[in-house]
Amino acid sequence: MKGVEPSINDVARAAGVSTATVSRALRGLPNVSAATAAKVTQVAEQLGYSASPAAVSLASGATRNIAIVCSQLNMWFTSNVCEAIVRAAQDEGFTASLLCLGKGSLHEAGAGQRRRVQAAKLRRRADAVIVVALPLLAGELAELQALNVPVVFVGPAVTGQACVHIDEYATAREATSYLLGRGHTTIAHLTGPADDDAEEGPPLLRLRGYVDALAAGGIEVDYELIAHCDYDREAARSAARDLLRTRPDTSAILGFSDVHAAGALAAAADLDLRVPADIAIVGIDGSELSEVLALTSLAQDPVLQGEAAVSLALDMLTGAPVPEQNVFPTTLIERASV
Amino acid sequence: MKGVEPSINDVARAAGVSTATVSRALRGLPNVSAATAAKVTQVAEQLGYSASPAAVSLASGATRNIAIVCSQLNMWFTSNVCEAIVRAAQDEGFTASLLCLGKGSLHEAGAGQRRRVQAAKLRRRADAVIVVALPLLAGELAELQALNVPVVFVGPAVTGQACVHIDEYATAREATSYLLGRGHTTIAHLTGPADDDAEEGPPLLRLRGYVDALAAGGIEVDYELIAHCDYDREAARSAARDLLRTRPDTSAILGFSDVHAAGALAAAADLDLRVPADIAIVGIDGSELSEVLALTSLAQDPVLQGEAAVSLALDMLTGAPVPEQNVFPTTLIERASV
DNA sequence: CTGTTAGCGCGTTCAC
DNA sequence: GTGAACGCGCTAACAG
Repeated sequence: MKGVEPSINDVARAAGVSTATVSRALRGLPNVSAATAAKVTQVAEQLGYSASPAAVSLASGATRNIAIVCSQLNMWFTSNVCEAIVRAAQDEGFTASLLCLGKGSLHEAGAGQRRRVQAAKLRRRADAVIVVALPLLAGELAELQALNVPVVFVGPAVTGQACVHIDEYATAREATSYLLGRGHTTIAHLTGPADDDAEEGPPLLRLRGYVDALAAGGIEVDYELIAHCDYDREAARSAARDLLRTRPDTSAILGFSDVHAAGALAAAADLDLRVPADIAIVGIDGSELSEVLALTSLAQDPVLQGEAAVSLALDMLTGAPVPEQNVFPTTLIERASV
Repeated sequence: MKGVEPSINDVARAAGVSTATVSRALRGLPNVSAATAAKVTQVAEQLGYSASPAAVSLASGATRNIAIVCSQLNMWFTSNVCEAIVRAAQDEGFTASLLCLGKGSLHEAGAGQRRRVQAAKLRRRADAVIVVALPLLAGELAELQALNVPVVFVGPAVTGQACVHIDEYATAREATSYLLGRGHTTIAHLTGPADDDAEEGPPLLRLRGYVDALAAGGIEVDYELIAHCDYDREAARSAARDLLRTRPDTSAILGFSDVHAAGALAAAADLDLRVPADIAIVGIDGSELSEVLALTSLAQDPVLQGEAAVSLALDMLTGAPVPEQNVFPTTLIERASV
């Protein structure tokens, strides 16, 4: 009912000790007698006291907050990673704040490029930053580093930085090999968006895996079989339709993601092709979409990756050395699309 | 390169004015001459100054942060609403922090009940709280109110509180009427989870709409046609399968959500029923799932709702009176499942 | 229109 | 083991 929050002074007064002692006791510092510690804790609880985050932050310099920077929340990988981060942060006594830089909803005009990472929006607001599924633009890395806080990347890897990701190359290669093993020889690849800046982003890495798998199977790359589109089912559908019309001899498609694969599936339906009889389709992610559509996919675990990112960030916060490349496995899940 | 952030004092010194003037100038307060304002702004920019959020918060009492409380981020409605909130908050100069109280990932043991809303986790951390798609447990509303900040609910409505939602009753009624209009008379309803506490939650309201639509069509409710399950496709599939086995005369199913409808679709496939020939299925949400599965659905717009929630919260912050019930429309999208 | 003076609520030296 | 004093960086009164 009272509109005023009890401060550390109130606790100190009620407990008959100084504010310094309250501070020490409540934070479990060693130099407090068990008796006073108990007393203070009890009084604090009774008063419903909790330290003002702002005051703590101002005095200590730490925010106990982890900032998440992502593109859009309404994508399978991102939402799952973010949720895992939020939960892990909570469990560690951290809050989590979110920044969405993606192209934005259809309601917004333009819908052009995404917003840039702005250091000012992050400065003194977080003890660590986790960048989720966001290929960096030129200069953004520098800006993030200027924050002087641990930065962890989930998804697109950044060389020289703490990263959590799957083995893009190996995953695509395995998927392609799998299709080769099933007898396919004309395998198309509906690859991902050209990362604005990152030359070594997932699309390129997966493309290499695809190419090398073909090579290992004695098949030369046919660039007509490589289409390229954004993270959008309709775009993928359209791209796949074009591809299948240009090259009706295509017998299998490897999608960059399940979304791409779903688009390919729709394209096949558009062209009255039967899956997998006329055309086999494989995706990457192992998302719900792949379950729903019975899509064979190489599954990754976003929750594990989100948790790992938090763990890395907190370790870095303590100054502990952490491995830069934290690679998580993918597993082939066979469903009806092959 | 410098590890030290410039403070308001540095700016004041460099600009040859007092800190108070800097504060006023940078916040655009009226009582500053245009000349000094310009000077201060210029110096601040040059120094790369930005106010310490903690200090601002401590001195002003406001956090310029909006706390979002949700269950899980990896659900269509929630993730879209949250993203919209985050974006709208950003645009208004607010940060957004997130709390996930849902049952948690499969990695966590137990996976029992969700965590409770804890006021302590929110106290002095946000100027407003937006609760997204989270039916409240007993006592939680009181705890939220004790925060003394605006609280807005998106999804499940709370009487007497600022809410953003669709007309649950009318939506379900329209969906049911639509099926009636298509000649169906044995219409089942795969309804939602029993909200732990909220008697008047979406499941019950939609159920009423369903019942009343039947009544208006001269059809008596058949409780055998009402199944009940959680927000989970597999659970829905299983429930729908049971229902269809018990009542093979069922000619249509209204799902509580697209997820429920997707489960029903899978169940139909399990039983070798053809959709829509043998059984028609309608969902609610108009999510991507409904697109992918060609599910007829009553679509709602989570982005609009998230934006509205922020707008409401900020209005309440200024003390402006706001309407309590903010109802958004749903629109029927006809696809192949009917 | 501007500067001065106090706090905001804590953590953190130091002395004791 | 404990307390007094100071400072974190800023806003809010109040003077002028």
